[in-house]
Amino acid sequence: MPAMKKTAVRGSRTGRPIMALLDLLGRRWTLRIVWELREDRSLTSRALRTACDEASPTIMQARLTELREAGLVELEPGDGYRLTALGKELTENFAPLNRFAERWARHA
Amino acid sequence: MPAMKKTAVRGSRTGRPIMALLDLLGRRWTLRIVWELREDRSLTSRALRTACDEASPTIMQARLTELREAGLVELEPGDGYRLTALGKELTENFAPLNRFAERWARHA
DNA sequence: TCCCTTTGCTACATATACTGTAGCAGCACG
DNA sequence: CGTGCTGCTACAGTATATGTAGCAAAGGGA
Repeated sequence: MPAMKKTAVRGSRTGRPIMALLDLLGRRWTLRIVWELREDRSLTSRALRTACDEASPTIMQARLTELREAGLVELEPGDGYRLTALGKELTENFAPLNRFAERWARHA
Repeated sequence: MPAMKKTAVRGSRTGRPIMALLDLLGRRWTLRIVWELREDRSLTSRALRTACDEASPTIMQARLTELREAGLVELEPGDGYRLTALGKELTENFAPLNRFAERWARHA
């Protein structure tokens, strides 16, 4: 039996939901994408790439697929990507995070 | 003038504080480390590695250094790593996130 | 003293994730 | 037809993470 790769372990860290969520959000651009779609914004894949400092389409599509499978983001044809109800719930947790960021910027 | 590398851009995304924070937290293991140190836990570097699925020491040290420079984590010699007051403030934003994770696990 | 253990931390080769550029098919507008 | 969008993909190159090993320093016996 071949040893399971670490990457697989990373994906199967589904024990505690918070771990799976942290795992998902702790990937490059994921938090940023969710942030850019806050407040009912809907952006096309290209507009989203532009908003995210011209991130490469490869990883952008990968993240969008992950977020869609996670039920946080959906694609409305002819409109663009936007948050699902569940995704909006997530961004509600970001409001305090934003306020914290302001305080954090004034260092410590 | 040589084109500035993307990595440099990523690091200099300091315009809006939330972007810098999202950039910091959106790196592998960063969210996880902060999570493991919640509720006044203090863990040695090795205990922290164990808690984080035996993450490699290389990246663990890199993340801990970043978090220390960000003023979110500190090292108490003879005790281990722990959150600063600012870091604890951050985890307060995680409590609702944890509750959200539970709902999210029951899918959508 | 010497040995053993643990601390934070580092080297380095390998594996994986991401970037940057190019380009695809599908659809709408004219 | 052509032009310009859309979502999405290929692929070579580069940045980043992994896994194993090991360092010096500090502490605790014996």
